[in-house]
Amino acid sequence: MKQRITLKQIALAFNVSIATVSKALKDSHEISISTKQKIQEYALQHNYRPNRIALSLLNKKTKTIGVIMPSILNPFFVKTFSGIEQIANEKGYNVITIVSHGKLDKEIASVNMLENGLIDGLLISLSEETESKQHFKHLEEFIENAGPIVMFDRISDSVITDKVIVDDFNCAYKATEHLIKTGCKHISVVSTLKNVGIIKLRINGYLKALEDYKLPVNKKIITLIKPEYDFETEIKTMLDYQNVDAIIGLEEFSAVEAMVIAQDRGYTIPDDISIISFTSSDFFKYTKPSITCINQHSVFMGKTATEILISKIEQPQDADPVFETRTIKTTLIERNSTKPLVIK
Amino acid sequence: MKQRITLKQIALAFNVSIATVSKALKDSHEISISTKQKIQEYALQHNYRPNRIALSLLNKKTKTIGVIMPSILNPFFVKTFSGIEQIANEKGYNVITIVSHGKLDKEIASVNMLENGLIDGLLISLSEETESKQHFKHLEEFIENAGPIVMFDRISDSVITDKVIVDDFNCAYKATEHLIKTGCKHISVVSTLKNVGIIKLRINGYLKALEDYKLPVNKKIITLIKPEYDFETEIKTMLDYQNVDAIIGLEEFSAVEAMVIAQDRGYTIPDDISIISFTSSDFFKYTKPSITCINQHSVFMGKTATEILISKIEQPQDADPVFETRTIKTTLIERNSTKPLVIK
DNA sequence: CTGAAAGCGCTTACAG
DNA sequence: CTGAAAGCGCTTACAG
Repeated sequence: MKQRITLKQIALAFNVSIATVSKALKDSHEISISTKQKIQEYALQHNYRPNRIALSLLNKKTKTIGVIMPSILNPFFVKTFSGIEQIANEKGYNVITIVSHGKLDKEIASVNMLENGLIDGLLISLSEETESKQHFKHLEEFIENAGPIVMFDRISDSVITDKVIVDDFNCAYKATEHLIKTGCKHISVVSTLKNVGIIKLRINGYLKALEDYKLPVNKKIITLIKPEYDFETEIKTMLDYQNVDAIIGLEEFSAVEAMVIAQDRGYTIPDDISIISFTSSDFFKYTKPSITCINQHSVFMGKTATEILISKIEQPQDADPVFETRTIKTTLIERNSTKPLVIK
Repeated sequence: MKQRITLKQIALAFNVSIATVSKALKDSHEISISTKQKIQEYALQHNYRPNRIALSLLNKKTKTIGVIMPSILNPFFVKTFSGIEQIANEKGYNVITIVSHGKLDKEIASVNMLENGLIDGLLISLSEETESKQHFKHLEEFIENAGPIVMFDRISDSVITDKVIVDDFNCAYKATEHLIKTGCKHISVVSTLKNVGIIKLRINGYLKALEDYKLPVNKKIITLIKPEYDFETEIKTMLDYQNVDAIIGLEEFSAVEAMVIAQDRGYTIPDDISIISFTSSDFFKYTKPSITCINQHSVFMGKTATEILISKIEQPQDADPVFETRTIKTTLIERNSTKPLVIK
C-alpha cells in the first residue's frame, strides 16, 4: 500500500502553496481557472481524498455516532440497529457499534472510550447490570463532556436526556386483555430478564389488566428466570404444579421455548394453553402454530432515535436543551397460538 | 455541554508548556514528581481524555476498522458481525458498519467514503450486484491507497487479498449426499439469490453429488427465484408439476418458506418431502418439524476474518504481502425434517 | 527538569 | 490571483 496523496504533495507537484491547492479543490472563485483545472485534474488522477481525520480535528465534528447495545444476537436490537444505520447513512454519518453484553463495566469502558472526540453523539440501550445497579455516572459525564445521548428501549428516568421507548405498560396490558377476551383466566408471564425497567413495566401492565378484569393474581406463574437457573426445569415445574391456560413471553426466546416445552408435555396450543410473545422478528409466523405477538416496530425505533440524535448534534450550540421522550406504538398481530375473541 | 478539557488548558492552569503536560500525563521520567503529581491530579479531576482524533492524525492509525455487508437483517451476517465486534473489541479496535443493501453503487460509495484515513482496514462481503457485474475497481483502489481488506463469504477470486470462506461446494455435496442416503431421489434446490459465487459453488456441489450417486439432474427443480418473481408461486408450480422428494434451501428464508408451502399443500415432512437448510440461526429447532441444517459457524467466520485483518494492519509496513484464503468447516445438524439414514 | 519547534493534513481570515 | 500564518490537539526529538 502506498501512502495516500495529500494536499502537500499536490502543492509540491505544481510548485504552489497548500492553501492554493485547498481552495482550487473547493473550486473557490479566488483561484484562476487554469490553476484550478490542472490541480483538479491531478487530484482526480491521483485519487485524492481529503483526510477525514484532519477535517474532524479542524471542525470538531466527526460525523460519526456511537451505538452501545446489550446484545446484537437478538432480533430486537438487530432491527433497531438496522434503522439506526439507515438514517445515519442518509444523513452522512458513520456508525460505531459496541456491544456491552449486559455488563456494566463493559458499558462504562465503552462510553469512556467514546468520550474522546471520536463521536458526535451516542445512542444507548442500557445493559441489565446498569439498570439493576442504577449506575449512570458514565452517561452523565458523557453528556457533560462529549455530546448528546439518546437512550432507546432500555432507558433510565434518572438520566436527563432524549429517550425513545416502547409503550411497554400498555402493550402488556393489551396482550393480557386479548388473552382474557379469548377466555383465558390463568395467564402466566415468562421472561429471562428481571431487573430491567421494561420488564417491570410489562408486568405492571399485565397486573393492571388482571385487576381491571377482576382476575386473581397468582405470583407463582409470574416466572422470571435468572440466567443461572435452568429455563426448561422452571417451565416444566410451573406447568406441572400450577394451573396455566396462557403464557405471555416477554422476549422471543421465552415464548417459543415455553411453547415447545408445553407441546412436549402434551398440551395443545392454543386450546389448552395460549401463547403471546413480544417480538421484533417475523419468524413466529413459521412456528407451528404460528405465534400471536406484540410487534415492537424496532426498525422505526432505531430510525426515530437516530433522527433525534442527529438533530441534537446539528442544532446550534446555544439552543435551549429541551428533552423529549418519544413512545413507539406497538401492534398486536393475531396468529394461531391464541383463540378467537369471545367477549365483545 | 461544555468543551472537553485539552492539554492546552491544563498547561495554562499551571503555567507550564503543553509538552510538559503531555509528558507528565504519560508519567515520563523527564518530569519532576511534584509537577507530575499536580498535573495528573488536575487531569483526573477534570476528566481529561486525550483526543483520539488528534492522535489518529499524528499516528496515521485510527484503531478503527470498517465492515461492509449486503444486509444486516440476515442471521448469517448478524452472527458474523457479532464475531467481528468481539475480536475488534478485544484488540482495541472500533468498528464502523455500513450496509450495502446488495447494491453496487452503495458499496462503491461506502468504500470510497472509508478511503480517507478513517479506518485502518476493511472487512467486506460483496453485494449481489458487485458479483454479478464483476466490478472490483473500488476494492483495488482501497487496497492501493488505504489499507488491507479481508473479504468474507461473498468474495471474488479477482481481488488479490485475504479471504475467509465457507466450504460451500463440499457442504452442498454433503447435504445432497445425506438426502440421497436417506432415500431421496428427486432433490430440489431453492434459493432467492442467483449471481452470487457461493450459490454457484453450492449448486456445483449438489450436482457433483448427484453425479457421484448416478442420479439424473432435473433442471426444473433447481429453482433460483429472482426478487421480482413471487416465491410462493414458483414453489407451488414446482411442487405441482415436478416430482420432488427433497428440498435444499440455500438460505434460511427459502427453506422455511418452502417447507410451509409444501405443508399447506398437504405434503408431510419428511416422509413426502425432506428439507435441509443452510443456516446460521438456531431458530430451526423451533419449527415443526425442526429443520436439519448445514451450520455455517458464522461467528467463527467473523472472528477469523477480523483476526486476519488486524494482524495485517499491525504487521510492519515492509513485510512481504502473503495472502491466504481460510475455509471454515461446516456441520450438518440432523433434525426432524429429514429421514433417518438408510444406506450404509 | 522544562520548553520551543516541527509536524500529522487540513481550512480560512488576512495580506500582498 | 496566490501564499504565509495560525490553528484544531496532540507527540517527540532536540535544546537549554
